[in-house]
Amino acid sequence: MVDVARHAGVSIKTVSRVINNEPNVQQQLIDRVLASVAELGFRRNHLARTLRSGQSTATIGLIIEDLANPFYSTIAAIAAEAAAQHETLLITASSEEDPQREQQLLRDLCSRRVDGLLVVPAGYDHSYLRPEVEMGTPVVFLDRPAGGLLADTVLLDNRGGAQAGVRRLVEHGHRRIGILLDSVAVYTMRERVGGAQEALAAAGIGYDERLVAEGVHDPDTAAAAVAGMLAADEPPTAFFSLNNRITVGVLQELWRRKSQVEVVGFDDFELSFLMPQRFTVVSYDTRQLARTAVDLLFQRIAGERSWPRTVTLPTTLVERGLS
Amino acid sequence: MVDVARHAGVSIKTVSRVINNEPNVQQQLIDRVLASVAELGFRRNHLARTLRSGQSTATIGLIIEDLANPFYSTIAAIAAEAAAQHETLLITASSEEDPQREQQLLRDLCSRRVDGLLVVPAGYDHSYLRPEVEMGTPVVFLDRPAGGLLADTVLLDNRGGAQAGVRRLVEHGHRRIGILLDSVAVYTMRERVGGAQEALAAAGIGYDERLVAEGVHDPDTAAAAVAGMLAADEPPTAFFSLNNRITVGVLQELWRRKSQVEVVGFDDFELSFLMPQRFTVVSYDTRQLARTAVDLLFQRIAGERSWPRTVTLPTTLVERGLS
DNA sequence: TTGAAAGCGCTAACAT
DNA sequence: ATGTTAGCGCTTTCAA
Repeated sequence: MVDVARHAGVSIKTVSRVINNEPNVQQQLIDRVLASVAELGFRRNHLARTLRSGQSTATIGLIIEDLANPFYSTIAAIAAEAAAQHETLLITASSEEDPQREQQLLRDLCSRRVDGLLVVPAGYDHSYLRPEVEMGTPVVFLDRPAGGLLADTVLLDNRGGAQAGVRRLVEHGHRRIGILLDSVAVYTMRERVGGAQEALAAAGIGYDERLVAEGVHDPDTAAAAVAGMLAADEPPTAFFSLNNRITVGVLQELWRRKSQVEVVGFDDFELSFLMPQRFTVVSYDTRQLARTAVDLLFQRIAGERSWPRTVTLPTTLVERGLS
Repeated sequence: MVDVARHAGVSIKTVSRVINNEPNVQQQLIDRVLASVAELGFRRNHLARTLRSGQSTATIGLIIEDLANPFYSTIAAIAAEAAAQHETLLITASSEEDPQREQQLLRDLCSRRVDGLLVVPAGYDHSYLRPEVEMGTPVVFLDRPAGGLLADTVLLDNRGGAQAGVRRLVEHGHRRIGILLDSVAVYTMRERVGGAQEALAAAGIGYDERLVAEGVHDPDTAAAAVAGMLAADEPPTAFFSLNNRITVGVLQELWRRKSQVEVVGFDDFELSFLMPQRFTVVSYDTRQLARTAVDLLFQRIAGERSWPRTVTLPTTLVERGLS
C-alpha cells in the first residue's frame, strides 16, 4: 500500500480510502490510485485488515465427519452457498469421528478468529469451547447435540423416525424384524435403536438379541448379516436397517437370493428409486437441516442474542425402488 | 499475549517463546506461562502471527463447481485429508460454473494469502492469476485446463475414454449409436464428444445429427431424449451417455420400456452395480486425480520450482448393473 | 537466558 | 478533502 501511495503520489490513507470506496476523495485521485493499483498488481492483505479493524474475518468454519459422504457434502454445499451470500468464505474440515481431531480443528479455527462455527460433533464434551462462545464466537451444532455446552442445535427426529419405520412393519404383520446398525457409539444410532425398541415394545414384541446385528459398517457386512439371519432357525420376516449404507447391502443380498423380504431403511439416498425391489425409507430433508443451522449461525453472527434454541426436524416414510 | 506476560510476570517475548516451543527458556518460566495461558484462556491469534512472520498462512483454497456433486466432494475430501496431513486448513468454494464468481473467489483467496490454490476452472481465461503465480502462490488446475496461464494441470483422458466406449459398441455390431450429452460449453464434454466422433469416423460410421442429443442436463431430460430417439424412424440400437446423470436417466427409461438396448456411460457412480440392467461405464479414479493434484500443489508449496507439468490419467471400461 | 524495540500491512482516530 | 500517527497481536532483531 505504501508502494501504491508513492507511485500515485498520495498518502497511504488516501489509498486506503480508495480501496474501501470511502467517500470524500477527488475523482482525479481515485483514478490515479486505481491506475497504480492495477499497474503494481496490488491486492489488499485481508489478514492485516482484519487484524487492525478487529472486525469479522468473513470466514466461517464447518466441521463434519467425512466430506466424501453425501450427507455431509450436502451440508457443506448449503453452508458454502449461504456463506457466499454473506460474502464469507468457508473452511471445511473432517473430524473423521475422532474427538481429539475435532478439538484440534476447533482450536485451530478459533485461533484464526472465524466469525462462527458449524459443527457435527464427534466428541461428547465440548466444554472447552465455552471460553470461545463467551468471547462471542457463535457455534451451531447439527445432526448431533453438543456435550457440556449450551448452544444452538439442529437435530433430526431419529427416534420418531425409527418408531415410525418399525410401526410400519408391525402393521404389515411382521413380528420378527431383523435390525441392522452401525455402532451405538454414535448418537444418531443410539436414538434410532432406542426408537425401534420402543416401537417393538409398544407392539408387545420382545427384544430378541439374535435379530439385532451391530457393527455393520459397510454394505458387505450388511449383506453377510442378512445372510446369517436368514439362515437361522427362526429367520426374520422383515429388516429394519439403520442407515443407507446398510440398506444398500441388505437390498443387494435380498436381490441375490431373489427374496422379497420387506425392508425399511433409515436415510434416503440418491438412486433409491432405481433399486431392484420395493422398500421403504425413513426420509428427511438434509438441505433443510443444513439451512436451518446456517441461518441460525448467521443470525448469531449478525448479533442475535436470544437464548440458544434446539430445533428437531421431522422424518417421513417414503416408498422407493422399482416394483 | 500482553495479558499473559503480565499475569506470569515475564516479558511478552518469553510468552512467545513458550507458545512456539522455542528452546532456551527455564522450565520454571515455561510452567508459569503455561499456567497463565490456561487460566486466561489465551489462544494465539494466527492472523497476527502470519502477518508479522510473513510465513505461510497454513491454508489452501479449493474452487470447484458444486460441492454437492459426488465427483467434486470426493476431490474436496482428498484435498481436506492432504491438507490435514500438512497441518493446513482448506477453504472450499463453489464457482457454480460461473467464471465471474470464480474470479471473485480466487481474488478473495489470494487476498487472504493462501499458500496454494486448487482449481477446477469454470472460465476460459486465467491470465489474471499471473501476478499471483509470479508472486509465488502455486496454482494447480484439475479436471480441466487453465486458459492463458501456464500451470500444473491434472486431467482425465476424456477423449480416449469416449473413443474406447464407442469402440466397444461398434465391436458389438452397433452402427446406430445414440449419443447424449450435457453441453459442449464444458471442456470435458467437448473432449468426450470429440472422442466419440473420432471413434465413429474410424469405424466408417457417419455422424448422424438425429442420433445426438445436446442439452441433457438431468436424468429426466435424458429419459425423454431416449424415448424420442427410440420412437424415431431408424432408432439407435445402443446409447452412449456422456455423464453419469444422463446414464441414470437412460437406464430408467430403458427399464420402463423393458428394453435391453446396450448402454455405455461415461463416469462410474456409487450404486452403478445395483442398476436394473447390465451396462458399461467409462471409469476413472477420481481419488487419484485429486491426490495427484494435491501432491503437486504441496510439492510447489514446499518450494519445488520445476517447469509446470500436465498429467493425464487413464480411463477403463467396466461392466456394471445386475444381470 | 531474557527482554526491549521495531515492524508486518492495514485502518481508526485525529490532525490539518 | 487529505495526511499523520498510533496501534491491532504477534514475531524478528538485537541488546543485555
